[in-house]
This record gives sequence, C-alpha cells and structure tokens, in this order.
Amino acid sequence: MASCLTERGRQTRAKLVEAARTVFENCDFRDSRVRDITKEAGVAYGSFYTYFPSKESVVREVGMAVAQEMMVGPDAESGVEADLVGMELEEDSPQARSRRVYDRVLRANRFYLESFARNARLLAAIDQMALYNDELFQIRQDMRRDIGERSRSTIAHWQAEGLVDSELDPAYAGAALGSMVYRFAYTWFTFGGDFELEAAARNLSRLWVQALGMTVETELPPTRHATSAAERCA
Amino acid sequence: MASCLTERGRQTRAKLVEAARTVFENCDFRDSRVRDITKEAGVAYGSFYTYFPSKESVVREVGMAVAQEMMVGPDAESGVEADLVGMELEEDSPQARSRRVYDRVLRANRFYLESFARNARLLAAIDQMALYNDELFQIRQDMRRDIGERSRSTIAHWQAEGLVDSELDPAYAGAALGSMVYRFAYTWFTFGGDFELEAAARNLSRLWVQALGMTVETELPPTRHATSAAERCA
Amino acid sequence: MASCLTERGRQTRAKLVEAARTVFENCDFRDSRVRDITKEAGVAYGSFYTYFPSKESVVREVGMAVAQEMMVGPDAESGVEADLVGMELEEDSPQARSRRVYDRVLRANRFYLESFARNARLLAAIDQMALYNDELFQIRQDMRRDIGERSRSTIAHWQAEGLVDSELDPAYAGAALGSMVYRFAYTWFTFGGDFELEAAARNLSRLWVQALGMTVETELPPTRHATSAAERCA
Amino acid sequence: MASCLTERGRQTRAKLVEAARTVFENCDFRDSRVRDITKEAGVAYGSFYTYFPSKESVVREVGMAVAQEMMVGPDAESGVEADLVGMELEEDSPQARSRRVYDRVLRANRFYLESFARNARLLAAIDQMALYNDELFQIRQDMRRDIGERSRSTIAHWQAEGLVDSELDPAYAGAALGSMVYRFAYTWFTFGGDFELEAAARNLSRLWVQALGMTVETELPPTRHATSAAERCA
DNA sequence: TATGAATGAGCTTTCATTCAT
DNA sequence: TATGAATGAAAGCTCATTCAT
Repeated sequence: MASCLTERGRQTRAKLVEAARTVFENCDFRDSRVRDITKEAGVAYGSFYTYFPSKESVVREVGMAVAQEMMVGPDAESGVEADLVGMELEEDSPQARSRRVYDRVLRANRFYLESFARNARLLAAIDQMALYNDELFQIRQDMRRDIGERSRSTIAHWQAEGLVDSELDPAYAGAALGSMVYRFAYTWFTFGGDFELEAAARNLSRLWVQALGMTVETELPPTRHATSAAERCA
Repeated sequence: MASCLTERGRQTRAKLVEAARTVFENCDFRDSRVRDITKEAGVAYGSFYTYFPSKESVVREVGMAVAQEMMVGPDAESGVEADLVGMELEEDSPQARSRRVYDRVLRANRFYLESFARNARLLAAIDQMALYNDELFQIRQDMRRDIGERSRSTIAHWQAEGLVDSELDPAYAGAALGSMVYRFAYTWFTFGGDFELEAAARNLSRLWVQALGMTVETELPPTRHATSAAERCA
Repeated sequence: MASCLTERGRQTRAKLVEAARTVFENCDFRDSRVRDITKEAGVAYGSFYTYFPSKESVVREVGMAVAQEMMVGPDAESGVEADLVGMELEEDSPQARSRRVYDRVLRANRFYLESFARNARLLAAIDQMALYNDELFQIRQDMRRDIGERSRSTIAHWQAEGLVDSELDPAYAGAALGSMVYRFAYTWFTFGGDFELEAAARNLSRLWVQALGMTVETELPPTRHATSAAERCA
Repeated sequence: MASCLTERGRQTRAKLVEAARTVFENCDFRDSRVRDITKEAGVAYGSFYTYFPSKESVVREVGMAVAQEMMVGPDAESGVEADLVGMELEEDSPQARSRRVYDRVLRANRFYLESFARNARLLAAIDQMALYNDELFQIRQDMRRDIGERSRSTIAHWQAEGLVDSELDPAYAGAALGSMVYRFAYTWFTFGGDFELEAAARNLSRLWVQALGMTVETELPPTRHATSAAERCA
C-alpha cells in the first residue's frame, strides 16, 4: 500500500494519520470531522480522500496502530502475561519464585500504566468504537481471546507448579485480573482520580499476586499510608 | 411531573422510555434516531417531543434509571461494599470472619453479575455515553466517588482489625477490585466469553478476598476444573 | 356568526380574540403560537379550533378590528380629513378659516397620535402582515384608496376656495401629508424617539397646514425651543 | 473575506446574494426558504452554507447593502438633507435662497424616488424585518438617529438665518418631513397608486419647503391639474 | 497529487391541525 | 363545548463524499 505512493504522498498520508490520532484523542470520533483532521494535518480537505476511502478507514488504521502499541512490551490487557512467558523455566524456592513473579508483575504493570497514560483518551475511544464498529469489535475480540488464552495457560502452569491457588479457574482468573488492571487505568485516566503511578503499580501488583494465592513480603511503607492511618483509628 | 399528565399521556411516555432503552441497547445513542424510538414505541414522530424536549433528555432519563437500578442491592461498581457495611460489628475468630466476608462477597458478586447480565448492553451504552455527555459523565463520576469512598473506608476498617493486608492502600485497592468485577462483567457480556455465572461469582470472590490478603478455605471442586486439568499436565 | 354560539361560547371566543391582540402586540404573528394565544386566554389548546378554522383567521379578525378602530374618529391615515368634512360650509375671513383649519388639524392629529400610541405594536404588525397576507393587503389598499379620495377632495375644495396653494395636486398632497403623520407616529412608537405628544401634535399640524400654503399665527413658544436656541447661535 | 475565496467561490457567493435579494423581494424573509434561494441561484442546497453560516446572516448582508445604496447620493430617509449640507454658505436674497433650497430639495427627492422605485420591495422587506431582527433593528435605528440629527441641524441653521419658520422644533420637523417622503414612496411602490415620478417629486418638494414656512414661486401648471379641475367646480 | 467548492441525503426540532375522550 | 394528546409535514443545518481544476 505504502509502496504505491511517492515520497511526498507517504508524508501526506503520515501527517493525516498522525492528525487523526490527535483529533480522536480530543473528541469522540463521531464528533471528529474530516475537516478537523485535514486542518490538524495542514493539508487540503480533498486530500483526505486521496489516501483514505472513508472516515471509517482512518479509524481502523489508527485503532489497529494503538492496539499494536499496547500489545508490544508487556501484555496489552493485563499488563502482565506477555512478560511472564517462559518464567516457569527457572527453578528455585517458592518464596524466591513468588518474589520474582511479583517483580515482573510490578514491572509489567508499571509499563502498562505508563503506556496507558500516554494513550488513555485514544484507548477509551477505541474501546468505545468497538461497540459499533464491526472491524474494531473483531480486533478487540481477537485480542481478548489471545490474551485470555495466554493468561489462562500461564496461570495453569503456575497452578501445576503449586505456585498458585489451585481452586481458581485459570480462565476466569486471567480475565478478571486483566480486567482489574485495565479498568483501573481506564477509570483513573478517563474520569480522574487522586492516584500516583508508582503507588498504583505497587498496589495493583500486590493485589494481582495475592489474588492468585501468592504471598508477598513487606515493602517500604507505601506513600499514602499516612493518610489512611488517621482513618484506621477513627 | 407525571402528575401533570393524563393516564394516556403517562402510558405514551412510558412506552417511549421503554423504547429508548431498547434502542440504546442495540445501537449507540448517537446512531439512535428519534425515529427509531418512536417507531419502536409505536407512536408518531412528533409525540416524542410532547414528552421530551430533546433526544438528549431521554438519555438522561434512561441513564439515571439504569444507574439507580444498579445501585440498589449490592453496590453498583464492585458489587461488594454496599452489602458489607456493618459487618465489622460481629466478633469472632479471623477464620470465621474471613469466611463470612467471603460469603457476603460471593453473594454480592452473584447479585451484581445477574443484574449486569440483564442490563449489559445498556450499561455499556451508558458508560460510553458518559464520554461525551456531560450529564452522564457527572453521574458516573459522582457514583464512582461515592463507591470509591465506601470501598476505601470498608477496607481501612478491615485493615484496622488486622483482617486485611495493611500494606495495601485502601483507596487503590477499592478502586482496583471494583474495576475487576465491573470490567469482567462488562467484557463477558459485551464481547462474549465461555463463562458461567456461578463459577464467575466464585472465582471473582475468591480473587477478591485473597487479593486483600485473606485466606479462603477450599470449596467443592469448581465446575470447569476438569477442562483445565488436561492443560495442567500438558 | 356570533349568533350561533351559546353565551359561554361567545365568552370563550372573545377571550381568544383579546388574547390574540395581546400576543400579536408582543411578538410578530409569525412568532406567535396558537399555544401562546390559548395560554394567554386561559383556555385549552384545542378550543382555539372550536372558534377559528386557522391561525390566519384570527389574524384577519384582529386586523380588521384594529383598522376599524383607527378609522373611527379622526381619519385613520392622516388623522385629519375625516374630521374636516363639512368645514367648507362655514364662511368667514381667510385668516379665521385658516385658524379654524389649524385647530381642527391639531385636534385630529392629537387624537391620532394618542390612538396610535395605544395600538402602535399592533398597527406595525398589521402593516407588516399586509405585505404577505392578501386579505389584509386588500383591506389596507381599500382604506388607502378611500382615505386618499377623501383627502384629495377636501384639499381640492380648499383650493377652489383659495385657501390652499393651487399649485399642488390634491391627490399627491393628501397622500403625502397622510404619510407624514402616519410614519412619524410609526417611527416614534416603534423605534423610539425623544418626543412629546403635545409638541408632536403641534409641530405636525403646523407643518401640515403650512405645507398646503396656509399661514399660521404664532403660538406660545414651543416646549423644546430652548434646546435648539443654543444651536441657532452656534 | 472575499479574498479568502477562489474566483469560482466569489461567483457562487455573489449568485447567492443576488438570489437572496430576488427572493426577499417576492416574499417575506420568514417565508423565504433557503431552498428558494439556492434554487434561484442555481446551486446546490448545501452550497448556501459554504458561504453563510445561517439564513439570518444573508439577510444582514442584503440589508446592509440596500441601506448603503439608499444612503449614498441624497439622504436615505428624507431624500433631502444630505444634499443640502453646506448650502448656507452662499449668500443672497431670501427669495433666491428659497428658490435654491427648493431646487435642491427637488433634485434630492427625484433621486430618492428613483432609487426607491428600484428597491421598493426590498426596502419594504428590510423595514419589516427590522421589527423582529435585532441586527436590522439596530442598523435602522442608527440610520434614523443619524439622519434625524442631520435634518435637525440643517433646519436649525435655516431657522437661525430666518429662512425657516422659527416656531417649529427642528427635531420634529426633520423627522416629520423625512417620514413624509419615505412613506409616500413606500406606499406608492408597495400598494400602488396613480402617480408619476416627476409630479410626485415636485409636489413633495413643494410641500416640504412650504411646510417649513418658505414660499415657492409658481411653476408651470402641473401635469395632472386638468383632472382635478372638474372636481374643483363640482 | 493537491485543492477547495459542490452536492444532497439525513437528522433534529417545530407547530398547525386533527381527533378521541 | 372543552380538553390535551397525537400527528406528520416542513424547515434549517451538517458533513461525508465527489468532482472539476
């Protein structure tokens, strides 16, 4: 596709895609006008249709790009599984393993929250579009299926190793924990909330591993504990 | 308001609200035409404006009604806290308390999932509309703040009693666990998933209490364990 | 028409006509809703159509009523001629006659301005409606023809008597002087102006008779002369 | 503004303005549909909104253009004052001055009637729109104020020179004589009338100067005098 | 390719009129 | 008669898409 374009054409196209991202972040794509995109890109109105057959098509392009971005590095959904693949090969004491799991989970979640922060508006937009855009719906569902399967298998492995509560169904647990991280981030960045990134990553990770039945040793006293101390004694 | 209308008027209005619900479930309210609503309700186009000053206003009405429905009974967001208020008054052994917490959490989550199942499409729609409808945004944010505070205070109490991991920040934990249940349900009912209600409720509840550091005794072997058994040995 | 109605019916109808007047005074009849009229009248929406086949019809009724009112007493258009009919029968010196003409003109104009003040909004509305309402156009044109003819004949008589400049064409003069009074009043009451009724009547009348070539003896120093004195010497 | 458009755009815009003029002449702007204008202009419906943000805005444009046209040359309202500015500098006998005043008044009125004849429908329309269009109302009122002041000051000067009846209040006289000419023209061209332009100009001018107390020497026997001769003896 | 004017289907809202009670 | 809900034909405005230059 890109190969059919001249250099100049490729640049114009890129400007349009970039502009579309910006515009979609600021207002729902239903409220985004082709005019807004071309203005943002600094190209003529008509040029949009030189590169895209319709407004829908640019949505698809942007949507897929964002999905891709969230998928690379730590996992797109829970921010955990992708990075954990292969972990079970290492062998040592349960405590040490738990600790290492926690560390990785923490790293993954930190990364995920950072990514999310950058793309929050767009992710929300994409998620929403999936509700009425068949193509995005499909992408979303595939992603989900994929991630679900990976989570399930990872957790199942850990169960086999006795690292994780065997009472849990790995399919449910994977979906639930992925949901936890995703929705926490979504809510925070969409509706606002008095949270900090590091504290969020630590708390989410702690909940994550404990939920599966692992124990986590004490860390430094969390940042915001002081505030809740008053409450505890009230 | 309803008192200003004749019986016939009240009926027509009700038909319109009901129709709006149906329509909003099937397509985004941006794609919902006033025509769709009146057709669904079986009334003339103009009659819509006899009862609502604008399309927006019926959204508000439906949105608030749904929010109300989800708020009654167990809590709207996490499906847990509302039902747990007052629990800390009872006194007995930690195990017994944990058990009782788990039971209540389970009951709350079961109820929540059932409610969600009934209103899934609409809830998704409302959630989405909140992104570009100021009024719904406000409702949503208020709900969230309210629920967040309740979760936080419940968890803080449990921490004070030594029932819950004191390392966690109750504000983060409350938001995260609420997100887990909400998003699990949302995803399941919106995008589909091979889950069962009872199993979902049990798994979510187990994750919920364990995440907070409580231990839960073994139950009957979960329904779907057989399936994953093969996996465990693979 | 009225005879086909019961007493109660006649009252309701009257209330509606009165309400229509009020409404038309406050906003252009195109902006007046049937709803406004029935609300003002304190009757049910549907009752309007019990008495009038359409919104247009009530306009006609109100319009004709107002036209009638302005026609009685001194003349509708110039505020002069009607009252002057028969004057030529009296015989005496030109000065005395001029004086009497002026007095009558003054009286007529005073009356006219007073009537106009009461009905200004409505008169403006009617005048405007005549532009696109055939029936009112006809009424207006007939009125005009009638008045024109009367003015013309009065002035022609005075010319025959040597009272009025024989150089003027009575048809043009009649139309012009009628226009002067009408438009002065219209502008004043519609767009506002720093005028007083008595001063206006005196000035208009003086202009009126002088325009026709009659001389008017000096009166008391006019009210607002002081202001213009400064100007005169500037 | 016009500079932002391509040549083609300028043409289309001009076609629309012209079409709007035509349409407004034939029916009240409330009855004028955007569709009528575009059809008259021979362009697509949507093109209207390429050049005007609303139906209202084209009214403003047309209204101001017409106001401008009537303002240039002799005065917009009375058709007199503008042309008379500076006259008082010349010095000679009262008769000669009166004569010159009359000549100028005549010239001004002739011009005014000619202009009015060309734009009659539109002027009526604009005048009417001013009743419910705030912007036009303002334009109208400003014009009026401006003209009123000029008339007043001119007449005041003449009074100081002893050329005009000092009994009159110049503010009233200015407004009244302006009204006379305007309304005579309006009525004639709107409702019809058996008048001729030259005769109208002469009669109006004679009335104008005589009203102010100036005397005008006899002219050639007026055109239509024959007709009224029969009357005079009747 | 790039441009921006041209197009018209489609949407919300209004409101005169009708009609069932 | 009185009532007020029901009706649906317009109308203004938007904006994705097309097209001529």
